[in-house]
Parts: sequence; structure tokens; C-alpha cells
Amino acid sequence: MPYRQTASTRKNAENKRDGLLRAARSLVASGGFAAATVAAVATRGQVSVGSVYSYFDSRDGLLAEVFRSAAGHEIDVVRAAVTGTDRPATDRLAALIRTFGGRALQGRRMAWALLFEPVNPAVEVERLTYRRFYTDLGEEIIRAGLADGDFVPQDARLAASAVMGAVSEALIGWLRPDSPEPAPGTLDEIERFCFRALGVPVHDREETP
Amino acid sequence: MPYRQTASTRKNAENKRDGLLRAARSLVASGGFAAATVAAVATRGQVSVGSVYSYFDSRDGLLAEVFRSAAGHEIDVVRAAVTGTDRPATDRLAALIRTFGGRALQGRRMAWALLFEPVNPAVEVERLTYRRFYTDLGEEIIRAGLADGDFVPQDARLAASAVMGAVSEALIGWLRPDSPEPAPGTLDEIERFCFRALGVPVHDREETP
Amino acid sequence: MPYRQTASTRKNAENKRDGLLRAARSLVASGGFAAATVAAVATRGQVSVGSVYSYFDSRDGLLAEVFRSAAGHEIDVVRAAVTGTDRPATDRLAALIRTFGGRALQGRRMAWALLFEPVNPAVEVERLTYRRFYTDLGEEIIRAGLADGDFVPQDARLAASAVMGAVSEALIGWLRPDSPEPAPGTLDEIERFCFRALGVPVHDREETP
Amino acid sequence: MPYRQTASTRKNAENKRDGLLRAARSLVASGGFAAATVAAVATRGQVSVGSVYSYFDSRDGLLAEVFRSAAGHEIDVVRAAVTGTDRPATDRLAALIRTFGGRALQGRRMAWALLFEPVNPAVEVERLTYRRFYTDLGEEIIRAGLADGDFVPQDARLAASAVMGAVSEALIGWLRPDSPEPAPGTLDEIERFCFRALGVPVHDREETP
DNA sequence: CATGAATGAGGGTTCATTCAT
DNA sequence: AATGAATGAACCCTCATTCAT
Repeated sequence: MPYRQTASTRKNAENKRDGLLRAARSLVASGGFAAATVAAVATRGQVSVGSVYSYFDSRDGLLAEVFRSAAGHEIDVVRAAVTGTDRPATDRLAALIRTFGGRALQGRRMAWALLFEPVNPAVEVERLTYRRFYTDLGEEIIRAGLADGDFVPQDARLAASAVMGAVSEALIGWLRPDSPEPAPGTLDEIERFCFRALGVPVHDREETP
Repeated sequence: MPYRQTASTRKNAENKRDGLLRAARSLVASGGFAAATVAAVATRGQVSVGSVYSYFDSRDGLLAEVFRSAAGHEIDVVRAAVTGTDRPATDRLAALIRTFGGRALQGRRMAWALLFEPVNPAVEVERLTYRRFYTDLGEEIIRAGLADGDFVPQDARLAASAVMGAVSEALIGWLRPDSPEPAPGTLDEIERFCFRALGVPVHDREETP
Repeated sequence: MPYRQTASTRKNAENKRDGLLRAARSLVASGGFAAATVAAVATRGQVSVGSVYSYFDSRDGLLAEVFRSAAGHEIDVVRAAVTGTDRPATDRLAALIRTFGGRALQGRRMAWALLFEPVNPAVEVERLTYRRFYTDLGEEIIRAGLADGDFVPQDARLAASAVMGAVSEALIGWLRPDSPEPAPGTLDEIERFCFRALGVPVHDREETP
Repeated sequence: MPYRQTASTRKNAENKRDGLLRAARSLVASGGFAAATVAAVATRGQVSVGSVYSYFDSRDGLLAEVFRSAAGHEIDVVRAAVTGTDRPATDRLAALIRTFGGRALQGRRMAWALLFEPVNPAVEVERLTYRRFYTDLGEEIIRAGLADGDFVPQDARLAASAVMGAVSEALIGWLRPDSPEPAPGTLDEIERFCFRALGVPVHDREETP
């Protein structure tokens, strides 16, 4: 009875592969891509170094996939949150800011790794796509808002870029192993900042720190 | 004689040290901290590898000092530009944005290295100070502006952070070896973005893209 | 029933084994022994890596057997071509040269692998036998020719060795992935070279390059 | 007093480099290029692994240099032995055969490595040059001899190739760790073989084995 | 028996750091 | 005090071999 690629073996292989991806991902989440050495991934994935190479062509490839996977997930969540071109642009932009920012807040190291940590050319290519997604999305929403008169006239693309920068800087720019959690309400405040920047009248906050 | 000799010796030593710092700095400016290997620094500083260790405890220490030096220079320039608590806050904030942004534009790699490139814990400590300077300065100005009614009520510290993020993201967030120069006028547009965010009425731009 | 089953099982086992040998052989023929990794052999033989070890003790053993098999085939062909102790020695030697050379020309990589490529001690032992076959055969023929006065007096064994060397060097000594086919007529020319070396009067070639 | 590249330091560096080359060469001489791992070279050269990379770009480069050096020496010796276009071609060819063959006899493993052992593309390029030297030289001599009527008409290049093959096969074709030295007189016999092949009347040997 | 995932020794390479001169 | 050769730990990657299923 010859060996057959049964559902269970394939499932298992994918599990292992996923296990390694998870292992790598968790290492990236806690120490950035730099912490995801092949040996570390293997150890955490409870396999040998050689096994890593059964599932991935190279460390660079593995990291690129980790990036794609993590970034893809982020993108999915954000896309879902801002979906619906019939919604008011302000609504959608708020969703973009809060979703992007909220996710960065939980998983700040990962957010930092995805946005900033230098890794290798393959990952840089992925990063380009990842960053472009946010900027394109932001630009599209802002453009829609501009058309509806929600925002004051401005360069939509640059505004999108600036919005992402404001959010990410405020949330993960100060990332340190022991840096404290941003205060609750930070997200609200950033949202207001961005809306003002776009020219949307923002009602006063209740309490002034 | 012994005194003179000591003096000249010390002078010489400081020259060498400075030379190494300059060498390292120029390497960082063109290739980031990663390019500043000990060997590269020694070569460019026209001393031996071993000599580097006469002047610096370790590569980490050297890089930390390079960071301090480069960052200190940036800080000096920016501080000079925004100095004068009697000036209107809007004036000073504009100076902060334009100086910080303008300097980042020339020397984007260095700006990126100072703001984002991961190096080592010692440098991360320095970076904290560096980033804090901008945020503190921005906060102070914004606070002053708030007191004067120049800006709408908001969290001054967070606004400062967001401003820096908006500027740096728009200017160097997309930095890549071959990434194109930002369009002229980008700085103006970012300034307007930030002023709107702070609640300052901004006159329309002449041309709407 | 048990007998039949055993027979069929054994038949099957031998088929598998042969399949693996053929797979390995074809890999050697195109890329030398170095190309015959266990994984490559298994893939080409359409079995699992582990199965290879059901039929062979080790890669070294498998390669040794491949060598034996390929070399044995060469030997059979050459032996058939030179058979008949009643034939004139010149005839038989010509057959040896042309058969050995002709086969080397088609299948130069394999010929090179058999004659020259370093593999492992087990294969070196086989190679000894292989090379000895040619030398023994050549020696025997030359000795017969000497007895008949066909060749001028000389050390038969060394002459046999030299003949093989002349032929193989001229045909596959320059083997490289992109080396061109030897010109037609090369075999004729080598044959004349060898016959002259043995002291046989050789009629002039028609065309002198 | 700054460090200066004195004669002694350079001498020392060259000594070390040479020491490594000698270490590698001796490894090649006893075990072929395969035995010259970086670690083995370092150990035998009594330096650390890292030091090897102070003197050589890569293992491939080191081996290529070992090849060049060893082959170059061979070439020098042979060239010196056959020099003088005014000498009779028979003389020069005898010198070629005896020098090439004599050197192969002492240092058979090295001769084999230079002529046959696969290493890496860089070395293959060198090997091409090395082999071409012998063939070109042989061809030139034979061509001269043909012009003088010393040899019977034939393809000079192929004859040169065949001569080298005959010599190398007879001397190192049987190379094994424990293979016995060829009998004394072997060189004489090969020379006679080659001369006969070229069509030169050869006087009988005194004793027929 | 067959399978192929898993193993890990072994190989090449880099670079911060040390230390004899 | 200056030098830079030397060091070796750490990294990535390959592939023959094993063994649980």
C-alpha cells in the first residue's frame, strides 16, 4: 500500500508549516524580525533547523511570508472596517484610524516591525504593498470626502500619508521594551486631530487634560 | 613641557575621536547605522580598527555617541529656529515643522536612522531623548498656543507627537534606496495639514491638485 | 499461495530496485554522481526517500551499484565487440578503441563519471575493476598481437593503459557543460594514433588538416 | 607613532597568506580539493577560521588560487624544460612528456586534482587554461616536428591531447590511496609509446617484460 | 513494507572584539 | 598609544539518514 498524500498528511504538513509561521510570527511580535533567526523559529516551533527548510525556501522567504500573513490580516481587518463606498467619508476615515490604531495598540511590536523594521529586499517589497494599501485607502476615502465637501481642499495622498504617520507615531513611535501603554482615549484624541487636519469641525472634548 | 605635551596629546586624541565620529556619522548618513561597521568606520576615519576601541568602549557605544552627536545637531538647529517664547506659537510651530521637515528632506537616510532604524539598546535610549525633545518642544509650543487661543483645545503632548509623525511619515516613511524626492511644496502642504489639525484657520492653497 | 505471493513480492521488489537504479543511472548520465542525491533518485524513481533505504544500505552503496551496473553494461558491449581470440589483434584493438570511444562520445558525462568523477571509496573500488577490465582486455589483445608480430615489442599493459588514456582524454578530457562535440573523424584519428603507437603501419589520411 | 605598513608586516602578511596557501595546497596534495575545507585549511595553517577570510575572499577564491599557484608552478617547470624553438621537436616533446610525467609521478594526487577533480566554476576556468597550456604546447611542438618531417602527418592538436592522455592515464589514472608507485622505466616506456604514435622510429628496448 | 517528515552534523561566511607588537 | 591580524560565536543552508505511522 503505497504512501498517499492523504487529507490528514496534508493537513499535518500545513499544520507544521503554520506552526512554524506562528512561531516566527510570535518571535516577530515580541522581538521584531531580527529575533526570528532560523534557529529560534525552529526551537519555538519545536522542530529542527533542517525542518524549517522543508517548509520554506529560505529565511528570507519565511520572513516574507510572515510579513505577508501578518500584514494581510491587518489589511483584511481594516478593509472590512472601512468597506462601503456609500458610507460617509468621515465615517470610513474614522474606521480606518480607529481600526489601524486599535490594532497597532495591541501588538505594537508587530505593528512596528510591519511598518518600520528593515529586514531584507523581499520583505521591503511586501512592505511597499502594505504601506501603499493604507495610503491608497486613505487617499480614496479622503478624495471621496473632498468630493462631498466633507473635507477642505488638500492633497489627498499626502493627507493620507500624514494621517497614517500621525496615528503610528502617536501609538508606536515610542515603542520600547518597557514603554507604557498609551493612555485610554488616545485613539479618540488622534481621531480628532486627524479630522481637524482634514477640515472637519470637531466638537470639543469633555475633559481637557 | 609635560603640560604642553599633555595638552597636545589630548587635543590630538580628541581630534582622532572626532574624526571617528565624523567618519561614522557620514557612514550612517549614507547607509544607516547598519553600514557603520567598525571596520568601515576605521577605514573612513583613517585609523586602525583597534584604535576605534581606544576611543570608544564598543561599537554600541560609538553608535550611541554618533546618534547623540547627530541628534544633538538636529536639536540645536531646530531649537534655534523655534527659540523665543515671546514669538507667536504659530510662528514657532511653523518653524519647528519646516526646520525638522526641511532637514529631513536633505539627509533623509540620516533622518530615518535617527527616527526609526533599530540599532541597539544604548541607541534606543538616546533615541528616546531625541524623540522626547521634539515632542517636548512641540508640546511646549502647542501649550503656549493653547493658552493664547491660537489652537483649539486638545491634548498638547499627543498633538505634538502626531505632528512629528505626520511630517516624518510624509517625508521619509517611504524611504527606499531609489525612492524619489518628495515633490516641492510637500512641506507647505504638511504645514497646512498640521495647522488645520491644531485648529488654525488655513488660507486656501493657490492650486488644488 | 504463500509461495506465489513471495514470488510476486520479490518480483515487485526487484522492479522497484531496478527502477531506482535506472533513476540514479539517468541522473548520473546527465549530471554525474553529484547529481544523484538520494532525494533526486527517489523523486525520479517515483518512490519515497525512505524506500531507497529499503533497497540500498546507503547512498554510497546505491551509487556503487549504479556504477557496477553502468560499467557492467559498458563492459558487456566492449567485450562483445572484441570477442574472438581467433580474430587478428589489430581487428580486436580497433574494435576496442572504436567501441569504447564511440560509447564515450554518446554519453560523455556518464563516461566521465565512470572514469573520473570522485564519489566515495566504495565506488573507487568499483572503478578499479572497471578500469582494470579495459586494461586487462587491451593488454591481452596487445600481447596476442605481439605474439603474432602485429605490434612492435613493448610493455603490453602500459600500452593498454596509454591507449585508454589517449582515447578518453581526446574525447572527454575537456568535458564541460558547454563543451562542443568532438569533430567527426576524431575517432578515426585516435585509432590511427594508437596503431602507430603500437607499431602498426598506418595508411595516410586522405586529408591533412 | 602611527602604524606603518612596514616591510616586515607586509612580509609577515604574505607569509601568513602563503602559509594558508601552503596549508591548502598540502591538503589538496593529500586529499584533493574536497579535503580543503575552510576549517581544515585554518587548522593546518594554525589560524582561526575567520583568519582565512582575511586573506581570501572565499573558499572558492582560495581554491582557485591554490590551483593557479600549483598549476602555474607545473607550467613553469614544463615550459622551462621544453623551451627553445631551435631544438629538435623530438627533443622538446621528450622533455614535455618526461617533465609532465615525472612531476605527476611525484605528487600524483595533486596532478589528479589539477587535471580531473571537479571543484567549482572558478577552478574550472583555471583548469581550462591549465589543460590548454599542455595541449597548446604539445600542438606547437608537434606542428614544428611535422614541418621538419620528424613526425608523420596527423592532426597535431588531437595528437597533443592524446599524448597528454596517454601519459596521465598511465601515471595517475589508477590513483588510489594505496595504489603502488608505477614501476621505474614507466616514463621511458610511455615516451616510446608516444614517439611511435607520432611516427618516430624508436629503437628497441633492451628487455621485454 | 512504504512513506516522507524530521533530524543534525557539517560547511561557508561575517564581524565585533581582543591583544601581541 | 596605535596597529590590524587573529579570534570564534553566530548565522544561514544542505543533505544523508532515521523512524513513527
